[in-house]
Amino acid sequence: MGRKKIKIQRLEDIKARQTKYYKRKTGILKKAKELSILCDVEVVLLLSSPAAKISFFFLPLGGRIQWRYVSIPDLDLGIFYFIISFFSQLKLVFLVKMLKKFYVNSDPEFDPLSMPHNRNANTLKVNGFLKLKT
Amino acid sequence: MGRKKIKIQRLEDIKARQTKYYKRKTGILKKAKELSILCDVEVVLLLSSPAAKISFFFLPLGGRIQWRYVSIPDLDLGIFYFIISFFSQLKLVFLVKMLKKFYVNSDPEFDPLSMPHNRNANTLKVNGFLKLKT
DNA sequence: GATACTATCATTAGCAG
DNA sequence: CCTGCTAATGATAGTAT
Repeated sequence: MGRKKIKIQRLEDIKARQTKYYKRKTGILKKAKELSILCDVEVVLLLSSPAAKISFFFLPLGGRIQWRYVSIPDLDLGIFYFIISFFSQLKLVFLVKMLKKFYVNSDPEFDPLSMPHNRNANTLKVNGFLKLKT
Repeated sequence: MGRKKIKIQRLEDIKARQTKYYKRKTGILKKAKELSILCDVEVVLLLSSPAAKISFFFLPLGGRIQWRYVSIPDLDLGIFYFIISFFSQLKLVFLVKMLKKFYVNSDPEFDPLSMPHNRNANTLKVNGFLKLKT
């Protein structure tokens, strides 16, 4: 698919990994959207990036995502989660532990409890929400 | 990418949707695997199928998935979930409500509590696990 | 950290089984 | 429900910015 055929193996050069990541992320997102539309299928794609940042892609949202923030003793305090009415039969729930011990929120405006109002994003970039405590 | 250019819109014919789904699912899975390997990135891909069945794809598993079954009052009883050590900073937790009220397990051998032993599948087909009560 | 260009390789539309 | 074939469209490697 390019000037040369490449071998599918980990790219050792960091910049090369990043660059390839951006390109292929675009490609796979397009594929996911097309699959979703053509086949009337729900797709959830979660990607980490080579820079250890996090991007979540939910397709198609269609207003089905609900955000909640709760405390669940069994699983540690401070759980930020998404509830997606995924498929008609199942509730699929995504939980993201905030791991407050290790992370601080880098965005002073960030408020998990306010997230329920954010209904329109079909790409949630978690990048920047969390930063490692130093 | 085929004999003709197609418009990206919902295919009305069910069989056409299914057929296209199988082909493109294969393609996007390959893309996901390649992205994962090339860029040293973790990818989670969740797909429903046009037949309303469920396929979960976790890439790369690498033994990081843990299965657990718990009861969480806040979220209803009977939660089957996967804990994935996703990214180095976050714990990403997937919860699948079993919705016991509406579903029975169609597989007499199915035991959520025994799932922790199943570590090797990199494709979990939930198809068949659940069936609507009639 | 992300995008643009284009030769080249990869995926897949249509059809069949 | 899923796979194989092949012409034709689509994604992207290498490079630069």
